[in-house]
Amino acid sequence: MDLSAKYNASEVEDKWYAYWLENKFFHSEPDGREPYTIVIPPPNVTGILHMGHVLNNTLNDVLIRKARMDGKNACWVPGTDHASIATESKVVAKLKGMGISKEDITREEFLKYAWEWKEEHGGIILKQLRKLGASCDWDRTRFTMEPALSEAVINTFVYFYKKGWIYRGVRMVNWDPEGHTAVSDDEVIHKDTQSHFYHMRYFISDGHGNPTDKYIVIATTRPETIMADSAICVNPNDERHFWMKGKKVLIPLINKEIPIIEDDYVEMDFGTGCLKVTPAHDAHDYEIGMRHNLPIIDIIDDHGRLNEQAQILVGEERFEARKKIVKMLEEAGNIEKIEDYTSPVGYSERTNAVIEPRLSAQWFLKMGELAPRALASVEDGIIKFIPDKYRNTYRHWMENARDWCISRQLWWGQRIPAYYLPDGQIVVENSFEKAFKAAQALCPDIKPEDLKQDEDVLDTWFSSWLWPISVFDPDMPGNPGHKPNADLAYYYPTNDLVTAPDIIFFWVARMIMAGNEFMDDVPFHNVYFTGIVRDKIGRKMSKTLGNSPDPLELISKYGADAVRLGMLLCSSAGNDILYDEAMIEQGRNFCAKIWNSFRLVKGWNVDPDVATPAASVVAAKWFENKLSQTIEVVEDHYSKFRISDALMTIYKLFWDDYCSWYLEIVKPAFGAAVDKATYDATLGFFEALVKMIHPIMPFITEELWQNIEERPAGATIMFAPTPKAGAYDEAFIREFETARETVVNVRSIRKQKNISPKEPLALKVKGGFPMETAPVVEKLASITSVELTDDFGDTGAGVPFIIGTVELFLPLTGLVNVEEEIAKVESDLKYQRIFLEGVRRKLSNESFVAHAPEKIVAVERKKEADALSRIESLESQLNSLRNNK
RNA sequence: GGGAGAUUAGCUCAGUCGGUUUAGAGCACCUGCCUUACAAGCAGGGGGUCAAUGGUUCGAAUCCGUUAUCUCCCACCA
Repeated sequence: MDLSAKYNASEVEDKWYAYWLENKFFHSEPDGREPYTIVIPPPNVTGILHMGHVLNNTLNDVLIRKARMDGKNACWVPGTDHASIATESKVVAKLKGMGISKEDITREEFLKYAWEWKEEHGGIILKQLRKLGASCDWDRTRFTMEPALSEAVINTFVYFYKKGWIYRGVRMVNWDPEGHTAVSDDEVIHKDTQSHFYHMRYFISDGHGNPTDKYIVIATTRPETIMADSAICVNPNDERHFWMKGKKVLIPLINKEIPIIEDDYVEMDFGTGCLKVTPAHDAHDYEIGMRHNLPIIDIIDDHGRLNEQAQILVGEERFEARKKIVKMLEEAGNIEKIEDYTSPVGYSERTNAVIEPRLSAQWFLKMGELAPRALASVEDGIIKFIPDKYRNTYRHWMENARDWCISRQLWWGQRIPAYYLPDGQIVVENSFEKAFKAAQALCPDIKPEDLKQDEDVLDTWFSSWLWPISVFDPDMPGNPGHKPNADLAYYYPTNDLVTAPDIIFFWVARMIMAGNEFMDDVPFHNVYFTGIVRDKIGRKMSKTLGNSPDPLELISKYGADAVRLGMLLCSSAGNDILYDEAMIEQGRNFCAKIWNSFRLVKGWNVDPDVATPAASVVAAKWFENKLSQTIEVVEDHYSKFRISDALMTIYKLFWDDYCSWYLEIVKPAFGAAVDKATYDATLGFFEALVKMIHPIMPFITEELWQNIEERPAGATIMFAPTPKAGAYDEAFIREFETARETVVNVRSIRKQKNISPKEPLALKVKGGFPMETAPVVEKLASITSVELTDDFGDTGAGVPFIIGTVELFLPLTGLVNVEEEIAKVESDLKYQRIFLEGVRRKLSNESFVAHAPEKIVAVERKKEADALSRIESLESQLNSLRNNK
């Protein structure tokens, strides 16, 4: 087969991906092998691929391909997440574009549009993942809102409800007035926001609802909420406010009388020391309200507008109302002053709307038993976090976990299976039929139309927390009548999870809870946290900044293998990645290097009559040892999830050891043929290397593997076993290292002295030089002969040098300035003497000799001996040079 | 405010149990080469008081204290 001079990535990638799919190489079924399982962190169903996905899925694919080659039954389950809020807001926006408002259509109509949208855009991201080379078992593709998985979610709700862990409660929630839903604490982002601190006068009432001339000053950032005030609160120890004890004040503008109360919560030195208590619109105020039995006056509606309760400015949007009420207060003489003020304000992660703390009826799942058990799974080491530092974060959160608000005021999602009887009683069942039956038991003459299902849907995480279970067996264990499932039994628990640290609580922690609860076992054993992909100067990637490259464009420009390698190059676990296109160029360059090296080897003429050159024998022996040694290192890196280290180790083995050294040694002269033994060894090494690279760069490696020799139909590198480390001779590897340094030294001397790399030179070496490697030095350094001698004697002009403790001499009569060499040797000598002094100082320190382990002292003694021998040798070289002046 | 982590070469990062002559890598940089696999390359080279400071120790990039700077998480002061 002809190999093009340049590697054509896109052609090769399409060809092999189609081949892999056609042969169902990604598909897994339970069998006798050990399973290795990963479930994909499901991307939003309508999302498109970004660099974060590339990083995450490349890592997943490396792990799964490695496991496959290690002989495990590898199964990577793909799928998508319905992402309630994100998807619903996209659909709402689309409808808006069509002139349709969500309020004007029914739930059923809306869902019809939403499903249409999902069909149209859903799964694009999964198609994109194929371009990246992801070896997902596509036959197992799941969607969190597909009927079976929705059923799992509903059953889970019923399960926990009947267990008594789900309850309905009125709570202060984070209301998103734009998304018209409550969002969890974790979905609120606090940002410092420039606003004003309004100092308002509240006049003391005379007891009959009329203002006196005395007043107190209250500072607030939210004057539009004064109508919802239930009290004014001061610190009981604040002397400034003793005079107003038991008095009442009037709310400005509406003249409503409210009491002055005392509570420790109020800080004396903040603001004016007086707090307006607005239980309906502030979480702390709510708690104060509960303590003091204050009425709750809710004046803001779902859309963030003032309602009738406000009495004034009814229907105004909250920020508009703020502007207007300030004006009204000013006119009424209630404003003392207005200060600029920067304070943290909560924003919705999804819609970026300012969060409105609001009381509302929500469904909650108790964390009381789930959280401690999930904490123990990690603390006891059953689940490992990589890097380990996230354990601290996790512990802190789990120890303070609050009950999980699982209801969302949306339509896109699993509708809560709670049904309300006209009298307010609630039945929870997984179908209307069952619910109606249950309702009849409570109220015998109820009609079907009187039973109303809860309008809310469940939090998306309430479905994704089941993911590692439900993708295998949507009929959740724990359900009455659940039957054992072969897939679940085989694949669960999964092995590793690769995800971003920002969803450690949303998703990771909750999957652990669900796993423990339903499977009595953790969902995975290792969690590898990636960093966030940022741009070159450390900014988060964002659409508005325009600093987020399109992965598909990069793939078409550089090839998927290059993109994969580029992303992995500087991604140690948990560290953010500063993305730079240069990394991907490096990936492309590596592809080219691999490609060209193969072209070289494949281009050789093999002659069975040619004897194996001595240098090639040494090279093959060395590389075989080096390969085994490196495989061991790589395996160790993988076992510790040090993927970028494993990658770099393989990269250097290929580029430096194989290409720059091994191939250069065995390369026949132009036009000459290569011997059979060397050719076979070279190709064998190449095959091992390509297999090592495959998990990282699947496409080019398949292409080359298929070209190494004729492969049977249906063969693939994907199932070729990972090369195993054999025994290796470390001493020989070190000896070869000496030869390598010798070559570098000779080349360096040539360069310094301006001697052509091809000018033949002789080399003298003393005892300790590994003569076995001499042919290598001769070939790579253009040395005519390596001569072993006890004494360089009167060698004439030349350059002496030392490698470790081996002395070498490169005679350069007539080619070198002896004076310069003398100066150089003198400076070396000086350095060695200072070094020796240092070592001796250490050794003459009795404390050191007494305390340090014998091994360390021995090392110091060897240093001393080596330095002495080097000094001796330098001195003799110096003499020799001086004699030849 | 509470907590966690970090600070090593121009950049991104390794550095395991405190000890192996002068602390490593990749990229970038400098010099010379278009040498029949590869200029997306080859060969050679330069570059770091390991944030500062004090301590423990025979010995500290590594352990402890303090300071500075940065990042993340949690809570948010009306």
